[in-house]
Amino acid sequence: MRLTQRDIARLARVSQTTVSLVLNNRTEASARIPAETRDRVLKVIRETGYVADPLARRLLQQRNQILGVFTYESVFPSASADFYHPFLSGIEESAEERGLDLLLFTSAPVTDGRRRVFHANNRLRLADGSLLLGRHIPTEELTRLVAEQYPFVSVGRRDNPDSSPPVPYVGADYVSATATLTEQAFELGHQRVAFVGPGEGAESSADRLLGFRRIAARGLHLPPADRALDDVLEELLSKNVTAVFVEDLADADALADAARRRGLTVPGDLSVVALGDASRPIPSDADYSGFHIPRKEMGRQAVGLLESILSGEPADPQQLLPCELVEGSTLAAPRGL
Amino acid sequence: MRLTQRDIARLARVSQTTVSLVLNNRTEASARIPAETRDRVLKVIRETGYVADPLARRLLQQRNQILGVFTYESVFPSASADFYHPFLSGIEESAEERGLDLLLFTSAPVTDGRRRVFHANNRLRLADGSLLLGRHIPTEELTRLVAEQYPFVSVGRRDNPDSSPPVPYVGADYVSATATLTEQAFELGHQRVAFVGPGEGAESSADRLLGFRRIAARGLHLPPADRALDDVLEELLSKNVTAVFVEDLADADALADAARRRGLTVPGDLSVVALGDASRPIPSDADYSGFHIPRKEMGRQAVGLLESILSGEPADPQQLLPCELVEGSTLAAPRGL
DNA sequence: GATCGAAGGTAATACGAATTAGCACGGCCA
DNA sequence: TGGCCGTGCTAATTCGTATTACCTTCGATC
Repeated sequence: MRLTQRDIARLARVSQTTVSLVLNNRTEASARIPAETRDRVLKVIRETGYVADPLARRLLQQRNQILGVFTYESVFPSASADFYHPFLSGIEESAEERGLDLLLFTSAPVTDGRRRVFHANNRLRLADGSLLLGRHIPTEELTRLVAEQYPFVSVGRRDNPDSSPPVPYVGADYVSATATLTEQAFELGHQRVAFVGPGEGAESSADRLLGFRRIAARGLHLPPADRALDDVLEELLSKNVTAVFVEDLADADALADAARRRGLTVPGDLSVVALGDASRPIPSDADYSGFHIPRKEMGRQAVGLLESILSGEPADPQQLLPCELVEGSTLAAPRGL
Repeated sequence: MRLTQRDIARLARVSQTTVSLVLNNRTEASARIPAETRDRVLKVIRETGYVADPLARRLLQQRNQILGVFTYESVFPSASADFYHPFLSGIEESAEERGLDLLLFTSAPVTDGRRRVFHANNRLRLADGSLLLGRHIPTEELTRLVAEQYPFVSVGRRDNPDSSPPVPYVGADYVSATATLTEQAFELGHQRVAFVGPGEGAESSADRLLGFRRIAARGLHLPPADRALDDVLEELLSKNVTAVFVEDLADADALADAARRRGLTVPGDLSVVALGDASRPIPSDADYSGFHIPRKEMGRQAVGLLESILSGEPADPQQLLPCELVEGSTLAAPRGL
């Protein structure tokens, strides 16, 4: 049988109110408990090992010291484990420092291949506020979250739904990072460059293409999803591309590997730039030129932003963190020069 | 402003009770709501997007559909990320299938270098029950959990505190796995074998040594913690050891590497057997003989056992899963044969 | 024409803690 | 000897939902 404050009160021969007052160290004028009574209550509490039911507290108070974590993909999948891990690592670190627990919404049902926040029995309110992770978050979910004024922060930039208040996020500045690398390629003498990646769908994909186009307005764009990377390579070579920018490091690695199997050298014949980290484990651990996503820091800052929102402190609700550029060894001047 | 059942009731011109009955699909004789009224209520619910506050429900009900996860080390540390991940992956999978959320107790304060479940404001009761992870769990914590009848399951075998009911766990059968491998070594002709690992402290360490001693009663035992692995290698060689069993794959790798640097071959001059997976990332990915810990399965089964306990179904509270033996290429007959 | 039962609800209460309002008592001052 | 204040508490209420116990109306039955 669970102990309640009433039980403690009975044992200490005081009222439930007194137990609550002692427990919360209320020493104001309105609640004067002499040391003797206080000690008696504390003694019973110690002896019984009583702890207040955190849920009953929340019913009356505002905060529960729980942050929700909602991932639009599995949190601990084997495949993308390495990719998601740093985000969670940052979130956990920050939560630990702030004395917050994390609630992973693993119960959200999967419909049409995606998880959904909103379903018949959504449990968002168990947490004070939530962090949202995932490549893509459906607009209607974002709209509704904003409309209901649920406190949340997205890890990763999100497009703003029309005519709604800004969606709070902590993202990475893919546009600048990609533009910088593209510029470097031109400065090295590359003339024909290509972008391999979806370039749309998720904001992160669109942003990279945007950064690429900002410098290489008429560079080639090849979405990789619908074809084998060998075919992609084929097309790159037939169009005399000398530097290719690949969204996913795993694809970059596969592409470089395909090139080498055809007797080409990287970066001699083809420079390969990785615009981010590997979404799946890759065999080699070559030192690719490109950038890293500040994943851990994004997690940390997202917790910070959510806390600001929850505590009502003013804070910029949309933050972009710089990506860490990696010099690497796969971007160099094209052979002809 | 949050919507409550009272608000819905007002809008649908019924009582709060009726809203609750409709919401919970109560169709028994004791609660007959005609379709007309039901529809009216459901319409309002749909239009307003109302969802019941999960916390208020729990106050009355027994279950909350939340499982706690308490790790005695960080959950997402960079260092042991790869080691813990599979456990969590299994836990998540199983929780998802069962419609449970996971609460990570990241708020537990660290005292004397360890996290503790029990502290002034312990939040265990937020969850229906909890899973405990970690190399070592202090006996007093286990004793108290059992004493308070808190529903929990340990991932990993735990020694039973004296005169207490059995500690529920899902562990791995390190004893058998280690014994089997030791036996294999003897059958291959090894005469002088050694065990490298603490062999005590954590149950997992003790079990491995136990399995080793079961076959090699007088084999050498070298705790690695207090010395460099080069020293350990030195001693192994001076005692003509031809097969070494290492608790941690990371140590096994380091040891094999040290051996090679001295011009020895593995397994020619020294067989190296890894009794488990790497607790930290290792540079090479050599194909070590030994076994894998069924980490993911342990996570899955732990959730299953906890569910059984929570629902009152009978189940063996102490379960050992077999380890997956790996033939590998680092255990072979000693050179002399 | 009183009784009964079913239909269609609702009022009241419980869950566990926090908060608000206020009560009883004693001492001090006028 | 009455009023006032400070001390040391406690009764009552609140949060949002689920449940239990009951109430009213109406038609059928005896």
